[in-house]
Amino acid sequence: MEVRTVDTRERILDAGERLFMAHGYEGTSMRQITGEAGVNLAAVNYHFGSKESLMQEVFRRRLDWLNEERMRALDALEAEAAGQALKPSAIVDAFFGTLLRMAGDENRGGMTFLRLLGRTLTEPSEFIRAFLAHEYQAVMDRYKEALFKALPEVPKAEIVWRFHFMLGATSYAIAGTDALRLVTDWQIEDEDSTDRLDRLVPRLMSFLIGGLRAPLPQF
Amino acid sequence: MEVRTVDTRERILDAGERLFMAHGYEGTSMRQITGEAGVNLAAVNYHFGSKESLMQEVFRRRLDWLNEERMRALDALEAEAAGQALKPSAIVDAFFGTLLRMAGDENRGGMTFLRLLGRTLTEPSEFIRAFLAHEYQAVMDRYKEALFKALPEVPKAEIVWRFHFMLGATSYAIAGTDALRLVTDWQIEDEDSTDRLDRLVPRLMSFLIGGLRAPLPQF
DNA sequence: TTATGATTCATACGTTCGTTTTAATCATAG
DNA sequence: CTATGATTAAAACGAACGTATGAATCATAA
Repeated sequence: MEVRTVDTRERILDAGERLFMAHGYEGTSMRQITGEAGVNLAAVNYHFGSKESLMQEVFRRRLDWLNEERMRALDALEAEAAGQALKPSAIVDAFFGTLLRMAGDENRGGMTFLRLLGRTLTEPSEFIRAFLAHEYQAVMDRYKEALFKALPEVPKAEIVWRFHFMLGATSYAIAGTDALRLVTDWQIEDEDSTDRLDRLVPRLMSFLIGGLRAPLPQF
Repeated sequence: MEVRTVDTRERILDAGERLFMAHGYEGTSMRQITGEAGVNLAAVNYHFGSKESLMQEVFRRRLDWLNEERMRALDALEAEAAGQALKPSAIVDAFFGTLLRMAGDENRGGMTFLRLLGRTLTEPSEFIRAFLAHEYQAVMDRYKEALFKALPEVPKAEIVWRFHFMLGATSYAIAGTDALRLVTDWQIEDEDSTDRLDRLVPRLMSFLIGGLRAPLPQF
């Protein structure tokens, strides 16, 4: 209720977000979190109940808004189209562009949350995947349907696979500011980090749409 | 030297590979590994020295062969081309196709190792990324150069980014037999798992090449 | 057969983990 | 001011962690 409470909760969420991003769920201890947040060790269990619940709350805080925004973006597209078929690239932008534009919004977690999300999607922890699957269910179904309608000549199974591939490329693009050193050891040109982010969006979009619209494989 | 030793080492590597894949590095304990392998708890430290060294050996066992195979594939392409420019799709197949075809080879880790690899590339553990970066350095440089030559009209920075995107899409495609449930709750058609794997390769290849050859973004 | 080095085994070490408990402190309503 | 409920604090819990130790067991060479 009081100011202190909100502060403590928020400080824990911020520290958890940053540390889970940097070291993973299993690799981050309660003592690290409370230490970085500057709160007592017991505070996490008092405010969130458990480490697992904290992790879920870290995600919920950001995903609720993100997925609502994605729904609104699709609403807007469909209203604008007035019954006409949507452009696949517009759907891709509504889903992935909305996500990527979060990176520039520090109030919504910025790059830190995006990297956490990217890493978590491949992480093995069962409860996290179950939680994310549940959180994503509705928005996923909606976007799948939109792509089915936008690409009526493409088999649905292909669309689902390509959606999956797009998720992977995007996760890497976000999570892997470090993993990129696997591919390149030189800092790409002289781009600073905001430059890099501004350019990442169109770069990734071109790639995603190129993949989505690629000729179908013949088996 | 003796039969028992080789058996024990191999059993530990197999168990470690499977468990690291299923629960991650931090999420897997020495007792789980030795339990599943049916060996004594002390065996890991005796044969490998530490948990970290075991993890490295799990990867080295598979990556050494994979990256040599990738080098051979590129050698063959360049010999065949006899100085002519390589087709980008052939390079992509040499790199990613060679990887994906490991999935069908149980003697080389099969799906288990591929899923472990896919997950680890986004994992945060510092020592793993440092190790993988070192293991991959040479083959990465070689393939980058090949793509630069095959796509002389594309800026090098774009190629590096798109290589990165391709890595992400592939990792997900592999790691995410489970994560796929995020996208779809129905089993795709009636494909069994071998069918799914056979079809995954051309599906992913179409996507990757579509993305690689997509029109360049205009900033 | 015996000696030797490699391997396996049971066990314990010291640490760190997530969580719980109980008391102190705080802010606010009556 | 005092009572009350919420929050913070310090300390401890048992469990699980990775690792180390020293004795038992094994295979092999002399």
